[in-house]
Amino acid sequence: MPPPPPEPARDIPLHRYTAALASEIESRWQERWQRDDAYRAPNPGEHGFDPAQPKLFVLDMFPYPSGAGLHVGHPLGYIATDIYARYHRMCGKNVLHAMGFDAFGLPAEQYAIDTGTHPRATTEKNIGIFKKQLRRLGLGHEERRGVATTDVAFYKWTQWIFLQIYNSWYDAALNKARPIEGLIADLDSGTRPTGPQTKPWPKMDANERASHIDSHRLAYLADVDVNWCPALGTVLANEEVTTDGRSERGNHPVLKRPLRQWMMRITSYNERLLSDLEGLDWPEPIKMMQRNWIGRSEGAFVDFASGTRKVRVFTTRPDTLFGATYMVLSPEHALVDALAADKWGPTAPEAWKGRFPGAEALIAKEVSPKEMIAAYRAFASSKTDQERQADAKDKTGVFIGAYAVNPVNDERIPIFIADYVLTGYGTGAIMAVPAHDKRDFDFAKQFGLPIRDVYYPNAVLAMRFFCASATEGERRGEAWFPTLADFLGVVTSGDLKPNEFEGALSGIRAKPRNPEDDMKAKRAEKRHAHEDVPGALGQRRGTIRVSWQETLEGMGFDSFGELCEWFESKAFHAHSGEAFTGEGVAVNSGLLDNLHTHDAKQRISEHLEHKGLGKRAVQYKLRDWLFSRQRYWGEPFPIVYEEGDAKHERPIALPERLLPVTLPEIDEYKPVASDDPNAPPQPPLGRAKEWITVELDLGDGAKRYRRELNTMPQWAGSCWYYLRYLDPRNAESFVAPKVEQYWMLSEKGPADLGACGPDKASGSSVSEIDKPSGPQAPKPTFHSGGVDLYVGGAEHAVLHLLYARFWHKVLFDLGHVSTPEPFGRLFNQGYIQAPAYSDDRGVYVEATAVVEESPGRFSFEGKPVRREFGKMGKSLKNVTTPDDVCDEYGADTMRLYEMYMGPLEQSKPWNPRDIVGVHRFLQRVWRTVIDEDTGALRVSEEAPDAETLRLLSKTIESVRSDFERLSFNTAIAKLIELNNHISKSYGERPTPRPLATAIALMLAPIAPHFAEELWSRLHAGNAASIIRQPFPEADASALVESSIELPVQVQGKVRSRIVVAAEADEATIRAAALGDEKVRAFLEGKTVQKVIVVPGRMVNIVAG
RNA sequence: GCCGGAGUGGCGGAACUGGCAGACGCGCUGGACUCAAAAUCCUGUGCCCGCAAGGGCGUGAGGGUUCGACUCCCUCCUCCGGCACCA
Repeated sequence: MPPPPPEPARDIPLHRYTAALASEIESRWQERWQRDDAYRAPNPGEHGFDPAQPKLFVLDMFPYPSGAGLHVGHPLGYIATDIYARYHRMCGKNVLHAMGFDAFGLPAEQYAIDTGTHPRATTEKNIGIFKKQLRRLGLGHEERRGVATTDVAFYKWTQWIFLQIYNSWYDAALNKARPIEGLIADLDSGTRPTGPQTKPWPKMDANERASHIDSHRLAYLADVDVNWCPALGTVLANEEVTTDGRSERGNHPVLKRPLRQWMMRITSYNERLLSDLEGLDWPEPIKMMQRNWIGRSEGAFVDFASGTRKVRVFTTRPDTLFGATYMVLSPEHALVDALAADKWGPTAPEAWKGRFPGAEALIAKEVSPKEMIAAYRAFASSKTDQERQADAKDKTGVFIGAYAVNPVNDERIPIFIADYVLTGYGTGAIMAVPAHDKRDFDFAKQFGLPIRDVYYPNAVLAMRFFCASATEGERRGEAWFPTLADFLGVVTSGDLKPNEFEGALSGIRAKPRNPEDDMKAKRAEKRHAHEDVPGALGQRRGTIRVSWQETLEGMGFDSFGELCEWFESKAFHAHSGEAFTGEGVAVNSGLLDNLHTHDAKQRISEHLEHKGLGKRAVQYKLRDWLFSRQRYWGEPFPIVYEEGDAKHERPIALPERLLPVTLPEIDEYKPVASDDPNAPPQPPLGRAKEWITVELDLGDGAKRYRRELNTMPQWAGSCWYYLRYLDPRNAESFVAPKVEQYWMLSEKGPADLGACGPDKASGSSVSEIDKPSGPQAPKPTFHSGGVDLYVGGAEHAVLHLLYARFWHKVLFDLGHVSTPEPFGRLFNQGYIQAPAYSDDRGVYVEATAVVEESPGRFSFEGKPVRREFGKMGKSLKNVTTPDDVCDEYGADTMRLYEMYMGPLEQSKPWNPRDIVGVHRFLQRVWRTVIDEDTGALRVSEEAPDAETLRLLSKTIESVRSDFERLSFNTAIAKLIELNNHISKSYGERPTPRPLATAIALMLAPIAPHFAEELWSRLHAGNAASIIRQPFPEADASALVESSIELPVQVQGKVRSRIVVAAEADEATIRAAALGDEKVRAFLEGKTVQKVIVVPGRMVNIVAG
């Protein structure tokens, strides 16, 4: 960024609102606000707390304090929440708005590895830079609540929450988490049996009991496949692995490896995480992403017998069971070895024996099924996830020499293993229905397996009926369509849409008989594409785009009769080209025949359950959460192990009194890397020799224990930081219940939540405190309480927001918080994009040094460069920092510009050229109030004229509603309009005081320093801060107009305008419209058929 | 492939529930001030025809519903985001 241009001071009026003046005003007020603790929001019990005052909790997604500092993209959301918070403060609310730091994490640790600087030093330095930058923007955060996740006093409570989770289990009967003591009590008293597969509780020894308990905990150790990077010596999150299966840092190979890791049983909550989304005021796309991530699907388990064993499959389409022609297990399925035959039977086709690279050679060597299985497993596990995805169409697998019996028709079907069946989902086994599943279809084609239709599209069935009963005349004549449509009506219970039929017909489209026909069909399609469709369907069900004749031609038939002949000749195959996965009518399915998909599902489920062959089931994609990392810069686990036998070790939770477990100092931060990929991980904490063992008395005498050496992932702190804002200094608990209830519970529904005004702001939130908690609490209508407004980027749509919801629900179940959801209203701000320029080698060049030669042509150091738009960042060399903008225009202009760029939720390009617009606006407002030459006030005590007052009231109304909706760009536009009107109306004359004060007040949330300065000057320096002045109210009486102008349309086009009395009745308006000269000219020679009068809106005259 | 979101002047965008398309800003045009420039102020600015009055066309494309469609419905195209063999 070039230095700001020197102010050409000599010709500019002395008291103009310039960057220099802005800077002076801004630092002066920032100091003053800090001195006065201007944003203090008292907690219950604190000085100044008023129980009658409504509360508002506004939250930003707190940042990771990176070394690069802020760029202009970061504060977008912060400015928005600041405006919202300031506005509501002016509406008399007790507003909590704070900013903390998500300060654990990899960059500081990586920097430590490279330089030896302690991550805490780096982190604290960066936090200092961030705080300074944020303060410079005038963000009204309450300082005392701004916590960092790395503060020992903070992560003590992160560890405490971990213990709460660890010491809990999920009681499926009550559908909530309970303390683990409850489980032990149930087992002791015998009210809860251990389960059919397990030893009874009284017969277990101490070890067995402990592991039985451990297997119920919400935090548990398990052997799981993780992304393990031997070179870095750590497991990596999926986001830290590149698309080609290497580490993002260092580009080292990453492999899947089973390791004993901490897990969180988030899957216990899948149903609640899913259904509680309904009550949240969140953007629909985010809800959708969470739904997809949780991935609920309804279906059934079905048991297939194979020899003496049963293989259970999961399917969402039990209604296609009659079409199952083979079965597939995942390569790792537990039953594969037991089921596999010693040799392939004589009837096993060669093609089944193995299809994967290297299989042919093995077949030639006549290896046994078991050898082939081993080879296939080796092949499958060597594939990265990316390769699997790339090969999705090319299916591989091996026939294991065994058969299973389809329980509904006793058919013998072959069993395969294939890696397109995943171990971790469902039962890791499927019944394959190639006719109605794309993947099964691909597999069947490649292995030469039978494909049996058990569903036909509705149209096909209609065709069957038709072919069976239509007369020769109907086939050949014009009347074919109505008859077919009637059949369709029967088949589809009458609600088939025309387009569905069109689609259905194209679904059975025959392969063109020869290329020439295909061309003919295409030409026909083009020729007729825009013609309206005559005929029965057009009249009966609306109009469709392509005529039936064309549909026929498109399928390669000249007439309907020809289609019938073809259909009857059995050349037709529903799956000629692909699997039919849509809904339709069952065929070839015995008891399901002629049922529609929905009914068939119902019927088969009842049948299976009745016969004991299967049962309805629900599956989820959501997996338990891998919760440990081999890193230094994270929260240590409050967990120790007994010294000694490492194989059977069980974790021991530290009691609360031993918290916090502080991070030890170590001399080197690097994890211990290893060339042996099978070596156990050596987390950096292992270097703290003094720390890794500890002598403790946990109730059975002093003993030495080994500490857990893993640390928690970065998500841990962000799962609950918002709760610590409420009560940041509390040493007794993570948040005092009274305080938590005050800030998190909302008595009001969603409609009232954002509302602000004297009539709506009454009523107390504290009366709510006695509300019962627990899952039995009254069902939320829409708003489930929690944070009133949470603003952040959509990149956290699933991970952070899902993890935080999970922790919150656990805390809720255990009675530590009073709302089932943490964030009642969520808003996603867009990204700020910026042009980035690359030269002919594709290397990015410094964007600030690029010049625009001519529109659309850019050059850097004389050479042409290419422009694109991307997320602002170091790598694209297109960063602008807020400090640059503050230097050049001031923080208020910066705030105003970011809000004026466009809708908050939209991504938009950073365009510095536009900043002058809002800067000029502030200059004009300044001139409305202050004389640029003398610096004196230029306001008068005279009353504003009626028209200006009306505009003022209108502006107040819309600005208020715009603020509520976070529509700041339009709010600013209204304010510009108002100011333009004032300067036009009053010109050189001084501005009436009410207008000046109103505009200052309305600007206060957006441009706080600027508004405070005007406010102060308007009151000769004797005013209390504008921060808590009441926001202007619209004057209803000023809004009344005596006459209004209405547009008059003829045939829907505006032709004239009429002025009528505001309260004019319809007849008067009608007469005025018809009498209008211009209207009469347009009605010349026509008769008026209809006059539509929309009172207060417009008039439309229909004439013909 | 599946699921979302979005396409409006030269540019960013407005029109909130089907009722005056283009608010507001940038840019550009012309003018005032100035020796001149900058800054500031005023004027105009969707496209086409027209000296003008006026007219025609216009919200990604095509159709539909309606007295009336940026807004609702259908088909298609383009861009962005998410998921990706989840049975």
